[in-house]
Amino acid sequence: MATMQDVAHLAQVSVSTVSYVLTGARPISQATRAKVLAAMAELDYQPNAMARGLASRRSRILGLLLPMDERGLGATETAFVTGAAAAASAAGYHLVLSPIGVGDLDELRRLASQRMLDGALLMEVQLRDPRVDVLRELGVPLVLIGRTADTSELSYVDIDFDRTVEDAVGHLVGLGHRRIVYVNHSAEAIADGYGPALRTRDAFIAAMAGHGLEPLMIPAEDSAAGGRSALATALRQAPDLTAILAMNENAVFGLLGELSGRGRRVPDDVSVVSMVTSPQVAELATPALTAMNSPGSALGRIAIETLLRHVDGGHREIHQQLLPCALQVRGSSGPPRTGGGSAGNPGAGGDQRPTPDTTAAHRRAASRHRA
Amino acid sequence: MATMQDVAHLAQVSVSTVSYVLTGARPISQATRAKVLAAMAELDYQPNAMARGLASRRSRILGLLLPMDERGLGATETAFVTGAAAAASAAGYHLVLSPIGVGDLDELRRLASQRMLDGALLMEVQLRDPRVDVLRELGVPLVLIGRTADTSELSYVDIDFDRTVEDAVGHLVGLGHRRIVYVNHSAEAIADGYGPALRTRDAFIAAMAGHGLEPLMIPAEDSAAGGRSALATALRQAPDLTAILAMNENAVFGLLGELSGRGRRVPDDVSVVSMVTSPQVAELATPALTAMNSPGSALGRIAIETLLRHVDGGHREIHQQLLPCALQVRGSSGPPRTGGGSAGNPGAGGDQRPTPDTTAAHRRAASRHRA
DNA sequence: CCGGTTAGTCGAAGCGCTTCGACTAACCGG
DNA sequence: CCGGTTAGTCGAAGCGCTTCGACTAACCGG
Repeated sequence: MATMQDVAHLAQVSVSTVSYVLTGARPISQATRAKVLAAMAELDYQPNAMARGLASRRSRILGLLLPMDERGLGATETAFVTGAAAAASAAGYHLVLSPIGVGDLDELRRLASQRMLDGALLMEVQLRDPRVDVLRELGVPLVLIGRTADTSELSYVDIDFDRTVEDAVGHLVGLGHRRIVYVNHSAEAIADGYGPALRTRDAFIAAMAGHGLEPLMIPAEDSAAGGRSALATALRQAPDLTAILAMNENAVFGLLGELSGRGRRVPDDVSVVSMVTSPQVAELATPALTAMNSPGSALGRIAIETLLRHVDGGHREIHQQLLPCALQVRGSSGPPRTGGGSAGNPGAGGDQRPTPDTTAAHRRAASRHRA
Repeated sequence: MATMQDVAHLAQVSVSTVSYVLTGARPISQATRAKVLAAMAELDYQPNAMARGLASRRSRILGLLLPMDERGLGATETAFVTGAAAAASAAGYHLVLSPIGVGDLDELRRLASQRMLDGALLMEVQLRDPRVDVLRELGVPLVLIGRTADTSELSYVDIDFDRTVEDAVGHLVGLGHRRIVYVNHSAEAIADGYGPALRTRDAFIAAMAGHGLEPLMIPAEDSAAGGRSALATALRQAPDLTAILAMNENAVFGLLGELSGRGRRVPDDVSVVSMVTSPQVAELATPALTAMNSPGSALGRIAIETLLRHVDGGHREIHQQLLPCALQVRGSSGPPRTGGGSAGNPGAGGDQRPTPDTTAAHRRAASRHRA
């Protein structure tokens, strides 16, 4: 492995000159630069990251703190990550993903105080996120993807939940729906102060009020089972519902299955709109989900660019930006059957009907018959 | 930020003694060790990762090369990742994920020749994977999660596809199925030499032959739409099919939707078994999928332990291991309605059948009682 | 024509560790 | 009792870069 020494010898210049060619810290003549670059190419030289890091006190590594639970990464998060990685790479930085959540503070403290990170991007931010305190205390620049409760002095990029919910509700109201239920994240997430859950809750209440409608929100566990029981609750509390707005990518599948199981067709009996959803996931469902498209890679890119401004430039020039999700209408939303009235009684003519539009319809066929 | 100098002063020993306490490279007396540790604690000392890396020519960073396409990371891959991260952290290493696929060779070359990686784990391995060549050339130890075609001199941990397919087919044959279709990854993946696609294809052919049955394989795009059209193809080529074995986590959802759309019930008319699937995903479907459980975090942990043996110890002691996926029966598989015959007309009396032997049984309690 | 900038280059110091050789004191077998 | 190990510690060199101060030569305005 060639060192900068070797390059300097071959190019017949000093080591510092080679360094200046690389960093641009001082001007170098065209002729010298050419000699040095030729030598580098000939030796297939690559600077040693550790030596550079030690001397410059910059690792050129950015951390993406990405809690991973057993559910995996959705297409939405993945798009953030790839957008961020591409932007970092383009700027000559390495982006490393660390599966560090609010529970792994020690690992974070290690990473940061070992000076391994020039900056960090935080995902899955809580309203009170201790990772922020750790990083600040250790002087590591950071940018949130999401928002804490107190965002003063913090840069963030987040989804514009207010507008996204407003647009989603607007879509449904425009179709003629009046009785709309919002299936949010879990009660636990709400209690824990998970931002998206709280912000969408408030936005939903506001949006419904704006249309003179009464809001009903049901929390749901982030699983198919959670979606099923949320639907049961929803139908109990609002038997006349004609539309559901759902936050939770996993729950929405259970929700669709349960709707089908109860003989409610989508979108004929009940319209379903999914929030912050990637096209790939929306297409998984049958029928494909009308959804609020997540901003995807742009969010990651903007976050990295903001972070690099903090790392390179002076600190204080905070950047706070919200990106909306665009409505994409697919098969799961349509006008209510009766003008805002109740859904047809379940069980009537369940199996003569044309194919149900859900994967799960067959399961409950029996119960339906006898109901 | 305290340095090793500061610790040495405070403990009244030399810098090298502090270093030996940390690395264990030479014996240190109990008394001295205690003094040093106390000084470290008092100063909240953390070794500088860059300095340590430069001096020891070891970054203590392991790379997990994890191509990310727009589909995101499934629960299965996520379990690998978290298993690997935990094992690395326990050994005092940092695991960094880099979204580097076979197309990002330049980024990989940069990372490796900058001496940033002590070793690498490769995911989504192709039969001919150029990342292997790059890493070998640069002398970076590596372990595959998956397998290339030529595995001589290579350590790997992979799923035992032969046995997994054999068990899955065995389950279906045991239930009485004779006409079983295998829905594989896409034709493109097969043409590209994607290992899991080829190995399961061959294993399926062998397993069916072992039962004296004729194998039929249909490739499917990795999407709901791909699953739908695969089902159409399957029914055209084998109208009498009673069971489907599916490789592709996304396609399986489209497949279920299309089955339902065509009035075929699962599992009454058609049994569905999903390969290499996490419980979380299996539960998303309605009915929950009988699946071959992916080995999850164990695979990641074993891979890291193997890699660390290469990094720490001498090179040559290759480790090759296959882990099977255990069958987990849920609601999507059951005996064929008529003994291996054609699927009955959809819609007829699905509720008299006995309960399938599955974890999801309770969900059908209602039907059972009335049977 | 001359003093003050500026462009361009060099050498040395230093980033914060690890590791090597050397030294001392204690220990131990014959 | 004595030469050879071993445990324990130190100081210095060195890992491969960046950065600072210094120097030279070219340039430039009055």
